[in-house]
Amino acid sequence: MLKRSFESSGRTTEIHPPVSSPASTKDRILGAAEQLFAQRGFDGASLRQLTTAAGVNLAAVNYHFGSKEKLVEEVFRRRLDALNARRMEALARLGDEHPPTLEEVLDAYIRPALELSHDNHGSLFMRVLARAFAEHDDTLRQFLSENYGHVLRQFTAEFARLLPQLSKQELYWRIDLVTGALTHAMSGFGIIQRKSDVSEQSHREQTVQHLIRFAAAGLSHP
Amino acid sequence: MLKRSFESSGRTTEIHPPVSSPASTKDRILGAAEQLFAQRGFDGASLRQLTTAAGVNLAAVNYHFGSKEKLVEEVFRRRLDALNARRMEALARLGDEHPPTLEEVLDAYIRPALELSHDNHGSLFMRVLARAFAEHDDTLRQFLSENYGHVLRQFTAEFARLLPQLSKQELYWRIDLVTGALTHAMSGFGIIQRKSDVSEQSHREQTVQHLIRFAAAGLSHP
DNA sequence: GTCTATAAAGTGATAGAC
DNA sequence: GTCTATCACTTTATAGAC
Repeated sequence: MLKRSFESSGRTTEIHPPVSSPASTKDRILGAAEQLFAQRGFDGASLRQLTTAAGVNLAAVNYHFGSKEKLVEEVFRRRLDALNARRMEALARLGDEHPPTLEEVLDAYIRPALELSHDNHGSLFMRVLARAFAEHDDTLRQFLSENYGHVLRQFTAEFARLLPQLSKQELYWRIDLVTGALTHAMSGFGIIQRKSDVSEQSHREQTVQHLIRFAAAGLSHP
Repeated sequence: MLKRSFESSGRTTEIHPPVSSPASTKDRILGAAEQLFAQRGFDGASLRQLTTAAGVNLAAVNYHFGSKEKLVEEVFRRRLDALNARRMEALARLGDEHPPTLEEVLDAYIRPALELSHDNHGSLFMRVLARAFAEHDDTLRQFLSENYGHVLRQFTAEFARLLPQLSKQELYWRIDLVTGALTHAMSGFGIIQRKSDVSEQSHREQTVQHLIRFAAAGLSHP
C-alpha cells in the first residue's frame, strides 16, 4: 500500500484546533485512524471500521483527506512535526553552555518521544511508527526521509563528533541497532505495567534513564 | 487477522522433502507466502497474488493448509522449528567443558539466525518475523510463545546466571531492548551491501561479532 | 460539509468436475 | 491433487441529493 502522492494534502491554515472545542471531524478521523492502524495495521484497518469508530460518515475520509493513503501520511505528520521539532529544540538548547555529552544528546532524542507516549494516546502512535519500520515500504520510507531526515542527520553528526574513534560504517551500524531497540521498546511502552506506588512522572524518568544508558552503552562500547 | 486455530495443521509425515525433487506444491506455496508476507504483510498479500507467484491454483492453499491463517502459522513453523532447535543445540554444547561466557551464549542465539538469513532466502523470513513483532497480535504472540517460548526462557536463565547483579525486572528490560535491536538489524540484513572484496562467510562472521558485542554491551553495562 | 447509494474491483473460501 | 466457476462479502472510491 501507499503508492505515491504529495500535494497540498488538504490541510487548512488552522493547525492547532481551538483548545476546548469538540474535536472536528478531521481530528476524530485522525484519532481513530491512529488507534486502528496501531492495532490492525494500515491494510488491516478498513475505512469502514475507521469511520464507524470515529462516528463519522464513510465518505468523510475521502472528502477531508482525498484517499486512505493521504490519511496515513497525515497520521504521521500530525505527531512527527511536533515530535521532531521538540527534538531539534532540545538539541539546539544543549549547545548553549558547553559541548554536550553523549547522554545529553540521547536525552534530547529520547525524552520527547517518551513524553509523547504519555500525552494524548501517543503510545499508540509509537506502535504505528514501529509498524512503518517493519513495513519496509519504499514510498513510506521516502516520505519519512524527505520530511524528517534532517533530524536524524543532525543527531548522527552529533554522535560522530562524540564518538570520533568509530568509522562511519561502524557508527551507522550502531545507530541502526539503537534505533531498532528504541522503536521496539517504545512501541511496547504502553503495555508495561507501572507499579501503583510510583508516580507516572518518576516512572517515565526511570524509563528515560534506562533507554539512555542502554543506548549509550550500545553506541560507545569499545 | 489470525483468530484462533490449532489442529493437526495438515502436516504429513514427511517433513524434509526429498533432496533433489522439484519443489512440491506445498513448498512452492510456503516459499511464495514467505516472500509476499515479508513484502506486503499478512493482510497486504492476497491468496490470489500468492498462488499466482507460486504458480499453483488458487484453491491449493485451502486444500493443503485449510485457511490463510493456518498457512501463516506454517510459514513460521517451517523456519522456527529448525532455527530454535539449532539455538538449543548450540547452547547445550556450550556447557560441556566450562561454564559459558556471555559472548558464547549470545553467539548460540545469534549465529543460527544469521546463518538462516544467508541460506535459502531466510532473510525474507527475518522480515516476516519483524512484522510479527510489530503486529502485537495476541493470537500470533500466543502461537509463538506456546511453540518457542521455552527457547527464550532457557536463554533468559543463562543470562540471569551470568548477570547476577541485575534485578529480574532490569534483566527483562535489557533483553527486550536487545531483542528489538537484533530483530530490526536482521530484518534489514539482506539489504546491507557487502563489499565485493569480502567473502560472504567473513562478512557474516563480522556481522555476528558486531551483534554479539552490541548485545553484550547493552546487557552488561553498569 | 454530510449524507445515501452504488460502482468496480478485490477478498477468502468452497462445491464439484476431472 | 488440481482445476474452473462461483458464492457471499468487503474493499476503496465517487456521484449526486440535501
